[in-house]
Amino acid sequence: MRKFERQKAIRKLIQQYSIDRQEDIVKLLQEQAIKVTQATVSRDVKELQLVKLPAPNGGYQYSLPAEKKLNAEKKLKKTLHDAYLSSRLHESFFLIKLLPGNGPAVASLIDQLKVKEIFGSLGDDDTVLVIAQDPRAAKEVQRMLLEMVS
Amino acid sequence: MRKFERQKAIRKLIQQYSIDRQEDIVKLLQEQAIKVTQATVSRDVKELQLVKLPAPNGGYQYSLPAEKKLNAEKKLKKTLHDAYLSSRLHESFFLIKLLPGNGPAVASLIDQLKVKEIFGSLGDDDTVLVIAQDPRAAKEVQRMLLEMVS
DNA sequence: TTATATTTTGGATAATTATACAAAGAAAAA
DNA sequence: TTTTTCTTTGTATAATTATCCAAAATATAA
Repeated sequence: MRKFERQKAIRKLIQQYSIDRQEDIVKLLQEQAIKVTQATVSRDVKELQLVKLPAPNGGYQYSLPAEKKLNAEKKLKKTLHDAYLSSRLHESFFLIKLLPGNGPAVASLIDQLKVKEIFGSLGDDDTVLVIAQDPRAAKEVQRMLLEMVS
Repeated sequence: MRKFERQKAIRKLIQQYSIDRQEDIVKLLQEQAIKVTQATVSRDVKELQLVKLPAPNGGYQYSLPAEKKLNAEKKLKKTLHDAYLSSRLHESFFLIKLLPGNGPAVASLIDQLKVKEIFGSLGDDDTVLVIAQDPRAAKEVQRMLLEMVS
C-alpha cells in the first residue's frame, strides 16, 4: 500500500531532519519520488499522531508523539527480527510463531504500539495472537508486522 | 508576575479540559478574569512547549510536552512542601535549605524541569544550590520555586 | 469480468497559529 | 525622580494547518 510506505517515510524524515512545516515534508517526499500534497501530509501527521513541538531553542519541530512508542517499535522490530519464525492470517486473527520465550514480550510490545486496527494481542511462550478489528484490518496488521521482520 | 500566573493557569486548563484551539484557552482564561489575546496564548504555548496532539479518537488536543516533566514538577512540589526549610537569594544563586536527605532528590528534580533560566543545580544532603543564568533569572527562579512551597 | 462500495487523494479554502511591528508596561540606571 | 533599557502585549496579518467536497484509486461483491 502506498499510504503506509509514505507514512513510514514521513516518520523517518522527521527523525532525520528538523522540520517545522508540512510543506517541507512534501518537498522531501518528492525527492523520494513520492508525490503528495500538503493536505495529505496533514492527514498523515494526524494519523501518525505527530506533534509540532516548540523546540527548546525557539522555533518548532515536528516530532514523534512520545519516545515511548518509538522505543516500543524499535524493540519490537529487533525482537521480531531475532525471534520470528512464521505467521498465519485467518479472518480477524494474525498468529505469529516465535522462538520459545518471546511470546509475552512481543504481545506486550504490540499492545504498546496502540495501532487502531488492533483490538488486542496476547502471547504465550512461543506464539502471539493479534486480534484485529476485522479481517481487513488484520491484513493491514499483517503487512505492518511482516514489514518489521524484513 | 502576571505572565507566570497566566502560564500556570494555561497548564491547568489544558489538563482539565480537552482543548483543541487557542481561542478556547483565551475564553477560559477570561472566565478567570485573565484577559489576553490569541497572540499571547500562542507565545505562551510556545514557551510552555505545549503540543497540539492528534487525539487517538480523531480530533486534536493541547497537551503537556511530556508526562515526565509533569511528574517531575509534581514530585518537586510535594518534596518541597514536605522538606523545605528556608532559602536565600544572592546574585545568580538561589540556595535552598531542606530537611536532611532531600538535597540530591530536589536538585535532580529541578534539573528535570529544564527551565531555561536555570543554568544548573546541585545538592548535598540538606542544601540545594540553584545557579541561574543571571541575577534577574535567579529572582524568577526564586519566585517559581517559592510558589511551589506554598 | 462489471458493478458497487470503500478508501484515499487533491484542489480550494476555511480555520487556526505564529509573528512583525508598534505601543504599553516594568525594571534598571542615572 | 527622570531617563533608558528590556520585556510583554495587542493589532493586524502572514504563515501554516485542517477539512469540505468531488474525483480518482482501490478493494469487494456479484
